[in-house]
Amino acid sequence: MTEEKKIFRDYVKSRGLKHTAQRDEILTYLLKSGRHMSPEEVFHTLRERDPKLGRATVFRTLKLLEECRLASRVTDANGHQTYEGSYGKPHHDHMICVRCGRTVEFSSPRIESLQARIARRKGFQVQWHRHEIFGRCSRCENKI
Amino acid sequence: MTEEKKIFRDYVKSRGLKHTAQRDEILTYLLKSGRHMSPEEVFHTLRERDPKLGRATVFRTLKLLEECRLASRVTDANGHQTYEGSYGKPHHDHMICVRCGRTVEFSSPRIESLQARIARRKGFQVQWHRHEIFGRCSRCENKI
DNA sequence: CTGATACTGAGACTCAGTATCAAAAAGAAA
DNA sequence: TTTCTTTTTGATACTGAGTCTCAGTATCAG
Ligand SMILES: [Zn+2]
Ligand SMILES: [Zn+2]
Ligand SMILES: [Zn+2]
Ligand SMILES: [Zn+2]
Repeated sequence: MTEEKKIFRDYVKSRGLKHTAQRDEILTYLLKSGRHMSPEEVFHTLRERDPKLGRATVFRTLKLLEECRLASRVTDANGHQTYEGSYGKPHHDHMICVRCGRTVEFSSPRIESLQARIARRKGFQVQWHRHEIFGRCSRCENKI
Repeated sequence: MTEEKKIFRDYVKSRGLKHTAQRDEILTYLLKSGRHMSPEEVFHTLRERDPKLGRATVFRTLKLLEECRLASRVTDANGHQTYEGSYGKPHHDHMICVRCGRTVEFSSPRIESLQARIARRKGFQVQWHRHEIFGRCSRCENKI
């Protein structure tokens, strides 16, 4: 069992929740894919294997994975939610190609600290942030 | 006629579009309010005066205002779209209170230039960005 | 004025996400 | 293993934002 699965089981237990086959499937799929995926994409893929899987379960589970820091949420170019496995990954933000949808991750300690300073100065207690840059990736630069 | 209205008329004309009473009402309301407003809020308020106003017209017009830089779009804490009049306002980003919804504007030339540099380094052509910080504003710091 | 064209609004539709709730599964305890 | 409580599931209906369509209407250049 991977580290992530163990963390998930522990988290679930510690909150008095239950571990289920569906939750396991969803986590497994998210980890394996390594990409950003919409709940809808997860739902459709896994439903092929398990035709009884419910849409709501997928949404609920992804939210749960977010709570225990195994997944993180990114808003795509159309304003829709997307999840990526985030265990062991340090914080990062995204550049998102408006043509092909590809995301490029970036992280900048300097931006992060400027951000924190600005918030502090305005008396704002930061809970989370979203820093997304939209445009064209290098591959799509000259395409229609 | 305000500067903004003139710009709008010119833009509309230059694109071979037409100026209409509805578009004028919507722009007027956005300018007057000075806040961030959801399309739905604009729709409901203006519909009281003009019960025949259509929801689609509001969405279409706000999009048009965005195109000609008279309005800009901000995603709120729930992922919904919001517009603010932006003529003559330099670029800025937002800190959004998750409790009361209040937004505090900030701008940081240093963050902007770091951002641009990162994008350049990754061969990314920036079209726009979204930098939103969520948390509690100073007034809501100690409330439930 | 007139005609070409863009615009409007009613309403149907789409799509992401949520609420409900009875039936099923988990897991603790015996 | 069996029982019992609690959580989870999934079918389904629903919500709410936003889009599409299209027939009727308004705009504006000529
Ligand atoms: Zn960041
Ligand atoms: Zn691309
Ligand atoms: Zn900015
Ligand atoms: Zn507040």
